[in-house]
Formats: sequence, C-alpha cells, structure tokens
Amino acid sequence: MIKENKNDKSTEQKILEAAKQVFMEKGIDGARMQDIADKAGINKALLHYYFRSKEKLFEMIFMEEARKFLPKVTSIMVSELTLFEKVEKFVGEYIDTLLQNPLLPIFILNEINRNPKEAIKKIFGNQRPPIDKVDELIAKLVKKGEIKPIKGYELMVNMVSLCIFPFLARPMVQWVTKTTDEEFLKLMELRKKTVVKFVLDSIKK
Amino acid sequence: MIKENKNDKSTEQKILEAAKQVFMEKGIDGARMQDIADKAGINKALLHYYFRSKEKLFEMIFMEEARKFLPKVTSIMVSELTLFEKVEKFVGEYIDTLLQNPLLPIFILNEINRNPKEAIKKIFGNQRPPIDKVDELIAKLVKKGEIKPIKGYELMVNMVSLCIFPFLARPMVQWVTKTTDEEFLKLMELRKKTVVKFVLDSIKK
DNA sequence: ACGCGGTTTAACCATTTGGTTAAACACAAA
DNA sequence: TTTGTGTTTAACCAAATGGTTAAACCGCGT
Repeated sequence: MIKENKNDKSTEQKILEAAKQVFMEKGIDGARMQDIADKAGINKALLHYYFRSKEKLFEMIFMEEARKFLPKVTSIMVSELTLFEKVEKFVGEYIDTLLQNPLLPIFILNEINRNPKEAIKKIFGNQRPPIDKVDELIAKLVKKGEIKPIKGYELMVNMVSLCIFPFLARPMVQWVTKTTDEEFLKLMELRKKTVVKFVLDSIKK
Repeated sequence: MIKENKNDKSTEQKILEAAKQVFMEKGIDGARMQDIADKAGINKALLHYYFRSKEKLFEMIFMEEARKFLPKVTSIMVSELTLFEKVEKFVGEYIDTLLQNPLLPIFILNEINRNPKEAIKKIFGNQRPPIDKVDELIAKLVKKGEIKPIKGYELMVNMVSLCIFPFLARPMVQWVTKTTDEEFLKLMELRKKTVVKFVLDSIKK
C-alpha cells in the first residue's frame, strides 16, 4: 500500500510546493536542488528519489502552472455573454488568478523565452485562441454602431497586457507609487474595475 | 599608449556586444563566460583580463541597458506638449526603442526580480517619475471637460504595459497571430498608432 | 517477528564553471 | 633593439552542483 502520510502533507506535495516556490523566485537556472530539498524539509537523496532530475521536476511544475497562465479565454470568448460582459469577466478572472499567483507571469514568460516551441505547446496544446470569433463579434458590434473597429488580436493583447504587466514590473510599480505589498494588492484589486473601464471606454462609441 | 585597434572594433567593444547578446538571451544565470568569449572571438583568459568577473561584466551591461528601459518619461511629461501629444510621443518613442532592443524588457524585468533594490536604483537613480505632474495635468483637462478622470500612475502603467508586453510575450503573440519575425515587427510598427488611439479613445470625453 | 517502502546519513562522483597562472608571442612605440 | 601592452595557449584550480550509492533506520501492515 502507499504510505499516505504521517504528517499532514504527502512528501511529494511538499516537494512540489517547495520546487514551485524556488523555481518561481530564481528561475530554472538560478534554482538549486539543495534549496528545494531544504524548503521541502527533506534531503537531496529523497528529492531525487521522487523526481529523477531537475529538468523533470521543472517540467512538472511548469505543466502545472502553464494551465493557469492561459485563462479560460476560449470558454469566455465563445460564451453567450455580450462583448462588454466578456471583457469584464476576462479581466476580473485573470487578475484574480494573478493575485493568487503573482510570480506566474515572469515564470512563464522566461520559459517561453528559453524554450518557445515546447513551452507554447504546453500552454496552448495545439489550439490557438479563437481570435476569429472575436473578430466576428467585433464586426457585428461595429456594424450596429456600438463600438469602434479594432482587430480582435489587438483587443486581446491589450487586455492581457493591462492585466499582466503590473505583476511583471511589480517592484518598479511599488517603488514608483510608494506602496507596500498590501497596498499593491489593493491597487490590483481596484484595477479589476479600472482596466475594464479603460478598455470599454476605448472601444465604445 | 592605448593600443586602439588593429581590427575595426576594439576588443572591449566586441566583448560588450557579445556579453549583451548572451546575457539578454540566457539571463545572468544561464549565461556562460565561455559563450561570451566565443561570441566575441577571443578566449576566456582575455575576457577576464578585460572584465574581472561575470558579475562586473553583467553590471556593465545592465547599466548600459537600464537607461534605455526608462524612456525620457520625465522630459516628455514635463514638456510643453498637450497630453494627447505627450501620449503620442511617449508611445512612439518607446516602441521605437523596443523595436531596436526587443529583448530589453525581459532582461530588465528579470534583474528587477532578482535584485529589486539595486536594479531600481540603477534605472531610476533616485528620481521617481513625475506622476504628480501627470495628475495635475489630468486634473486640468478633466476640469475643462476634455477627458475622463484617471489616476496619473494608472495612465502611465497602462501606456507602458501596452508598449512592452507584446515584446515580452513575443513568441506567444507570433504563434497566436501566425506571424513571421518580419511581420511581427510590422505589427509593432503599426502598434505605435493603435496604442495611441486605444489610450486616447479611452480617456477622451 | 518480519518485511517493505519511505527516509536519513554521508560519502562519493563527474562535470561544469568561474577564475587564475605562466609562458610565449605579436607588434607598435620609444 | 628594447619595452610594454594586447593576445593566445594551455594547463590548472577550487568550488558548486546535479546526481548516485549503500548502509542503516523507522514505522506500519501483515
């Protein structure tokens, strides 16, 4: 039988959590297996007993995090909501995700930079986001005179940019705005509304 | 006397260029001194003859690049232009800078993440961008009924986000939009206009 | 009591890597 | 010619690091 655990968390779980932290903070090249073992409260031998190599361990973590990075774009964009509602839902859910995973963006973008082909495959599978659908949706609303024309991909890129960037540049943003960690998070909380407003004000006619 | 050069570029220059490339692509942890020496067309001994350590070399490169990262925000924002002109100039010049230094954002953000205090000092000196001035400027225009209210820092963050993010996520953007390198650069060229429009449409009344 | 899988200890290994050193060389200026 | 600086060659070093191994330990279920 599998020895479930004498402690609260299983060892595997402790390792994964430690690895996630270390990889997110230092990147794969800066991370040390010893640090991960320490943070997990075990030793290097056991660490390798669970995950044969650094690469494999990183792989696991990346797979786990990759899914979070791509929000339910597709499901939201293909839903029956109006465009305005979609923007609101998209931004809200995305910033919520980032509030719970502040280091996710730099982690993912670094891996995309290091290993674009593989990383992108892991994030998207082989399904490109449905920008055509977005284009169609926009076209309709333009015809109805409700919004100004804008390319679908551009609307998407802009939304994502506005959501993610502050987290990427967090230390800079905090320095410029003289905010504490707590205040920064509050700002991002507010930002859920202001970004939606910013985007909608921009495209509304 | 200093032996100026038998070749076209001085050895120091060749090293700096090689180091820049390697550090930008691999990050400080992923970079190998040997790679830098190879790319510069010299050997490791000479590399260390010029720059005592990896840290020192990285320092040099970072200093050089840090200045580019912060566009002439201050000078533009304090200038006599109208807000609209400022936005246009800011975005235009920033994207131009990025077109010539596509890896600059990920390079700088990684260092900010690794070493926030020092990195920020090197980028900003001790001068925070004049967001107060921006707030004042906005307040005036709001009173005149020309624009909707928005916090100065938020306008700035939004502009910077929209400019930088596509370069950070370049492989993703290219995959989603099915564009070649050349086409991507053209998109960014166009983006100079569309971002300005996006921002101005958002704040104009 | 036994056996087995998780776990520790601790030594060990091979490789990579940043960095050093010393000798020889090339070449231009003095 | 001499001298000094830039440059190469090539060996070398020490530390860090990913990874392995073997022995012993511990606790649980049978």
